Amino acid sequence: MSRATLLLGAAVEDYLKSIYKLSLENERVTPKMVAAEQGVSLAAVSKMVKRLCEQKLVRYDRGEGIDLSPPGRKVALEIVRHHRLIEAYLCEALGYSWDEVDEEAEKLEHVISEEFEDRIDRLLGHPTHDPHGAPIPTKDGEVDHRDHPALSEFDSGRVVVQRVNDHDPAMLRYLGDCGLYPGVSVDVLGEEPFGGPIHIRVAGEEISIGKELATHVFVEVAEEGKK
Amino acid sequence: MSRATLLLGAAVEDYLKSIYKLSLENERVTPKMVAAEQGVSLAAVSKMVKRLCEQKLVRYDRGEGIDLSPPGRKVALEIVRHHRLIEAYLCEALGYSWDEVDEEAEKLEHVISEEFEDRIDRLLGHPTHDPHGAPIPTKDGEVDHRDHPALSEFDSGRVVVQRVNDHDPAMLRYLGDCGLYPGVSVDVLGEEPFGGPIHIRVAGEEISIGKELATHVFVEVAEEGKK
DNA sequence: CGAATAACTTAACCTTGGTTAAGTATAGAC
DNA sequence: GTCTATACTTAACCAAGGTTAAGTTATTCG
Repeated sequence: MSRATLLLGAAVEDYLKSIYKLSLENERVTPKMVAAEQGVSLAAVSKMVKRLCEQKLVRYDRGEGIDLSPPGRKVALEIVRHHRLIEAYLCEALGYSWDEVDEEAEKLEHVISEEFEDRIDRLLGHPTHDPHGAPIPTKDGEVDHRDHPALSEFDSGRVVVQRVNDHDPAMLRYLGDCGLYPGVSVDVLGEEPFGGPIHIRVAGEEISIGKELATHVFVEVAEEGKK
Repeated sequence: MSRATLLLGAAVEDYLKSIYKLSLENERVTPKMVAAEQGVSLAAVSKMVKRLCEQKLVRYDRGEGIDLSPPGRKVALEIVRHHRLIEAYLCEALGYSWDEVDEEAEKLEHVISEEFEDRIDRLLGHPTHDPHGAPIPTKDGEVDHRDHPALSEFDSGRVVVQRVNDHDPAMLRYLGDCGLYPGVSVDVLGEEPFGGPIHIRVAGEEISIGKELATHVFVEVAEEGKK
């Protein structure tokens, strides 16, 4: 069984991963979205989706969109688990900064063995989240599905950063400069009108960040009790 | 430049690596040897060799055999460096045993970035040899080329294990049981006639190992001076 | 309703890396 | 010197994964 999944090409794994990700953000996943996500032509997606259907990894209907089948979802989650574990490992064990890990993990995720997966998992103490705050699926395919509101939706109060968008290294570097890491408390002080910047306090420092940037930072209202 | 090498498929890298390895053990590298090493048909090698010639990565002449060009050699050594660094890393940092590392390194060697290579190299303190005693090429393609005589060629005296053959995990486990790791001193006590076993002392224990096995353990005469 | 546009599919083609089967070269035996 | 086994090459094919170009569906606009 794990035999079969190992024979899947890296491309197949990437498609399934993209479909999984897109299905979290949209309730209909279209070929066009997959093409954009994967950076390939629509024709390539069309052909691949047909193959994935034949292998029963997805179901597809022009009305319904593309849906992962249970086995397809399992593969996707396995790859996501690899990806996020590797990201965590690269940061913690090899001193990578959080804007460098995605690219490396993108390649490693397809080739590591279960042995490798287990060893880094154990070494890290079974981490639950990657360096950007994304949940790491468990080996049996469970994953914490809460999604948090964006920082851009708050105009006052104290929140705690839960996750940041991880796909633009430059943005990650900037967020790092701002100290906006998962787990960090942020006081939202106010916001300028007409899409203006949001004023926040992070680690005692008052800074302003663009509304657009704030849509990429996901937070949770801070628990009461600590100043 | 590193651009170009990154675009090489994993298969191309594997062929170059095989040709490199074979060129150390034979002064003529034939398509047949490459086919055996890579586990593919002779036809596949024929075709690939033609392509490698077009890309100026090897030269080929039926009389001369296959030879790496300077750029081909550079790619080969880069992959060998990756392979051996990864093996060392897996042992030292992730607790792999030396019989497990080859398989994992075989896949990782093609996908790691220069960043990854540099980080593990630094973390290990710029190791010069992999866990089996094979030399790790430097970044600029230099490699320690001494080859050591096999243990099977000795029938008395004290030697130090330098390197062991790394391709059979079961043999590696057995060698591990015998304590025959690189760096270990061995007293050769004698050998039975007609290809019989060799009697040795390792770490105080007297054991006998088959002649065949002894051809896979490469040693150096021990320096005088320490009992 | 019909036409324009966006989304998708199909077809024809490319490259990489493999296969088997059939043909050619070459070296050694006689 | 020819015969034959071994080594090698070529040809025809396959599958994965991509491309562009040319249809086809569907939706939306007027």
